[in-house]
Amino acid sequence: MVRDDIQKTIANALASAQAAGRLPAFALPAIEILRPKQSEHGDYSSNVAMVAAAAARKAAAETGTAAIPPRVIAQAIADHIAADGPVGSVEVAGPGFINIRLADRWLQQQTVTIVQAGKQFGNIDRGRGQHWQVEFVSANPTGPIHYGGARNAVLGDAMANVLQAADYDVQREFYVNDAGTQFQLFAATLYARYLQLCGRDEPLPVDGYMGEYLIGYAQEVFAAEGARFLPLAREEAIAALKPLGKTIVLKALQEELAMLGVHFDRWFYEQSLYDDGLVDLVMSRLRQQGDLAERDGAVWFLASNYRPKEKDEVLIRSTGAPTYFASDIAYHYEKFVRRQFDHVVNVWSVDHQGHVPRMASVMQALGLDPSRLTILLYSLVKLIRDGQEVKLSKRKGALLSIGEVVEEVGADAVRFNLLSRAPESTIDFDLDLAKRQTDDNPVFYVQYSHARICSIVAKAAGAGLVAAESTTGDGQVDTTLLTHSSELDLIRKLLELEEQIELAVEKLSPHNLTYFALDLSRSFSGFYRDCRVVDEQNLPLSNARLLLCRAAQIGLKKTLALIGVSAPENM
RNA sequence: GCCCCCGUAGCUCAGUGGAUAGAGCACUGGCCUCCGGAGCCAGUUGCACAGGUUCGAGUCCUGUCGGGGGUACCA
Repeated sequence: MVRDDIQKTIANALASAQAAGRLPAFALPAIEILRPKQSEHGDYSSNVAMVAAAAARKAAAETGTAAIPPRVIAQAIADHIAADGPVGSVEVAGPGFINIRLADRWLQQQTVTIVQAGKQFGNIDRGRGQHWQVEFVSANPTGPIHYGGARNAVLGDAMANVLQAADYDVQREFYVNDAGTQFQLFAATLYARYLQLCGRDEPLPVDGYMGEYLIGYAQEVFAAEGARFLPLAREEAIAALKPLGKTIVLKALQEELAMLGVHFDRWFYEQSLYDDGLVDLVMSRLRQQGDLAERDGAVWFLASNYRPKEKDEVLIRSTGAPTYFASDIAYHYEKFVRRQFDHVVNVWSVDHQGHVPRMASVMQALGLDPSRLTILLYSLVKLIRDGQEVKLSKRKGALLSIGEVVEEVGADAVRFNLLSRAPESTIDFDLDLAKRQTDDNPVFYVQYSHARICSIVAKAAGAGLVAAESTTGDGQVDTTLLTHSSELDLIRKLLELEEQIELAVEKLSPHNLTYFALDLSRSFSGFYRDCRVVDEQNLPLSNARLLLCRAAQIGLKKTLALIGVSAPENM
């Protein structure tokens, strides 16, 4: 990464300035590299001199020598930086910033590097192949996912994309809660709908799922199995319906998520934790460790053993039925001990926040480093329609599902919109606005830019005026002709992609990439405005500019791919 | 009550402790002999409040006010 090279350059310069006697020997501070907001301050900037000055001032006070001003330190370091490779020029400015500008020649050459990298462009090696899991959505398998779940889906999916681009070996997992109360209720409701379908007068369970989609599910059951559940006793029938119902609902979930472009590597069943004895295994382990206690006829996990302020939690109800939390402990044991993930990211909505600190206790109880588990919390999406908040309740059937919203607004707009906010920020999503202003949505601006680049590339190739794809990037194109500030700015912007990916990984949020996509599109617009690409009077320049178009195309497509938005060639 | 998150432009939101705080939408005024006008250029308006830490605070700490969430033998 360019920034890392700049950092090394400055570290080396500081060391040589000390070796040359220009600066006294003081402990090397951490070298921070900043991106200045003003372009007059260069491409990269370091505050190392100001930090070092503070340290040197303390040392000077102790030894009674004179303090060195930050600007003097900065100048000494700057004098030991050679304009070479990416470094074009160095200057000291303001209170003691060292500002570095990238070399035009080096920037020009990057167009070739980008085109050669192709789909790999922007990738970084931060993860070094670490085995990571992103577990997300994990909605109850009881019907369509309400719209809030779309934020979970796109967040987890984009995060997995970004991690893969940063050289993490990522598995996407959906945890299917097929062992709990809600799934039992679902099956009971399905049974009632099935009976109704068969002409019986059967009420829906009191807390059952009222949505009419269950009628459709019952019809599917009947179509496949006929009336064979009718003679069975109620409990027997519900148990027999569970696997069928699960198949139907999971298929529906997959189809709905596919509408958003979200796919999973694995669907993990909660029930399997019981079937494989993992729940029993962790329960006996916790019991041996003294982490369990019986109170009021229930079995509790003593989270307070690990975190004094933490509340204890019920694992086995007084009815004898285990809670969700019991299998959740087994699940994390399975993830870390059995499957040996280096790191797991769970994407949860903020209403599960109370559960977060308890998971840290669980990790400790299992003898695992809690820092290997990250809970990515996102705030709720408030839907607005006709100026009113749309209230959702899955059980009552008053549901606006992901599928319905995607049909209404479009997958690309939904993804871009939901991904352009930081996870902790609540989103007011106005459906009417999103529909009415479809053409003004930022996502279309970005896609339009991409389509326009494709159009130019096609026109150039079709006209036969400029070098074909096969001859670009192998030294036949004179990139030094790219001297216009709009050309160089576009290259600069493209080169930011690596840093944007790193930032998204560090923050575990890809929202910066939506802003980068807009930035990049804007940079291309500037280039498009100022620099004509196809010009038969000047083939060498046309060749160079076409190469830059290809680089921009690659960069924009890659950015869109990371956030899961399509990059159309025409619109 | 206690815990977590948020408070930045008219609206919706960005903003790794750095130098002159940004974008989209909305609004106003310009730009079609020229590779896609779903575009381009220009203009207007802002860090909830009060202390503190720091060479430097929208960003960190404390408090106040306002909004959301959590605080179940639900998941």
